[in-house]
Amino acid sequence: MNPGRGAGSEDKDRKSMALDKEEMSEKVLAIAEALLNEGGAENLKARTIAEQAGISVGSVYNLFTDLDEVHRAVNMRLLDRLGATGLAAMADLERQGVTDVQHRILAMAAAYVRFVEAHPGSWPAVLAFNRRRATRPGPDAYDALLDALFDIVAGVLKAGDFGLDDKRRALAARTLWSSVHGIVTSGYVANSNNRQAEEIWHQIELLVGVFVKGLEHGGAFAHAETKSE
Amino acid sequence: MNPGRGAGSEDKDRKSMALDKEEMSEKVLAIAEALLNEGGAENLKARTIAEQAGISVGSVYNLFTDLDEVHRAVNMRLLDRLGATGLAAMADLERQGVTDVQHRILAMAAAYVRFVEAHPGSWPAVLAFNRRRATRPGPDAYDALLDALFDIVAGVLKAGDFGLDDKRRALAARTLWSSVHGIVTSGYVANSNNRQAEEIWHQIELLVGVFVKGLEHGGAFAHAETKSE
DNA sequence: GTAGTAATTTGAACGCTGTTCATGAGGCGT
DNA sequence: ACGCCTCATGAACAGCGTTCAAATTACTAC
Repeated sequence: MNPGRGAGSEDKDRKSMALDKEEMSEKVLAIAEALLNEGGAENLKARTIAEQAGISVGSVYNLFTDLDEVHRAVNMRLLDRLGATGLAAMADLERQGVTDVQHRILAMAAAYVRFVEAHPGSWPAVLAFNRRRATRPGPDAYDALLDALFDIVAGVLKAGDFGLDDKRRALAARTLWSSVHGIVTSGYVANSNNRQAEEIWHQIELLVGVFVKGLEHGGAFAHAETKSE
Repeated sequence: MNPGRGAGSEDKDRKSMALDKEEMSEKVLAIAEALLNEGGAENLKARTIAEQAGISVGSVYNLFTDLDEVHRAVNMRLLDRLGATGLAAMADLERQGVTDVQHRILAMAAAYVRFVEAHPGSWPAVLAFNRRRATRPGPDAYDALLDALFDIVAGVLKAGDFGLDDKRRALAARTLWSSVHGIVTSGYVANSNNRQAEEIWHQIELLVGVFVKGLEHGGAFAHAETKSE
């Protein structure tokens, strides 16, 4: 009734056994991430993975149903690590007693920028993905990871004393983070990376500064009325 | 000395000739745009284009060197049309005597959102593109079209009387537009399109409101000082 | 008209891709 | 020792972008 070689096969430490199924999956994902980083999505080839992992093409399809699933799994790892990086940055500032909202959000954005720069090939692949999923329409683990990022920003905004209820603060967090995201991606689709990093950071500083100032002055509630002042 | 059928071949109106080279190129681009809209970048196949255009595969490669070039040309057309749409929207407001900056920027963003919604398949393809061009590192026609969009926003910002020099106003325009872009794309990578449009618009309203309020209160100059007030 | 010539269209062919599946090898319980 | 079930294997298939020798067409010169 036990599926597979069920009973006495939990000894992995003994000798130099072949890799466990899960270990091999992680190895495949590590290789896939490296391939994506080097050459983008079009560099993720089944045969290359198989060769570098020391297995056959068919075995890759035994571990994952699709190359799409491999790509999605790599993206999940990236998003997960990005969230951890952001949380770590926030914890660092907390430890240093920094409570200023603008400062903390800039640090969060800086963590994001650094992360994107550290994954020049695979991050565009993360963004270009997503489109096709015939599975279910509902939110999945993918969205959960993105929401985790939003929640971190929302937590920072909560410290600032703007007159925001929970719903509106969440909206502001999504808005702010999507904007940072847009700045970073718009900046990196373009030219060389030389002067680009500086431009991106100037834009982020401007955005965050204006955003915080705007929230302080109640700009979040003004819809289309300029003469309210 | 005349290349090809050089001399007497400028009569196109006579009879029902086959399509001119340029006409055929435009037909191919129209087909390509439709294919991209229906199935994204991976739906742009040389054989499909050839079949729908009534020519052979080889002829497609006579008109364009690559499928990449076809894709890039389609993107150019889209960006060009988007710019024209934005300019038209601004002209409409001008004709109505609307000078309010916030109002005009919201109209600009609305034009952008409508345009993206009108091209659900090809717009992600525009964004996911760009990466590979072994040509030259310098800015090309692609960037020129993007800059034209930034210039429109900068023109709107010029009407508002914030204390911004040209350089800083251009930065603000790029920042604002990249943010709108980020909101739109972040919104459309996710779930269904049902409630999504509403969320996107709420975010844009919040962003623009906060941005204008922030500019009015000099948030563009504050770097990390909260107690300036 | 006819021959010659250059341009251009063509589609078969090449190499590559993701994916499948009959085959075979290998560990397990009995 | 035997059967059994599981999993790894890589040849095979369909489809892709791209090329290029050959065929077709369009035009000039006579």
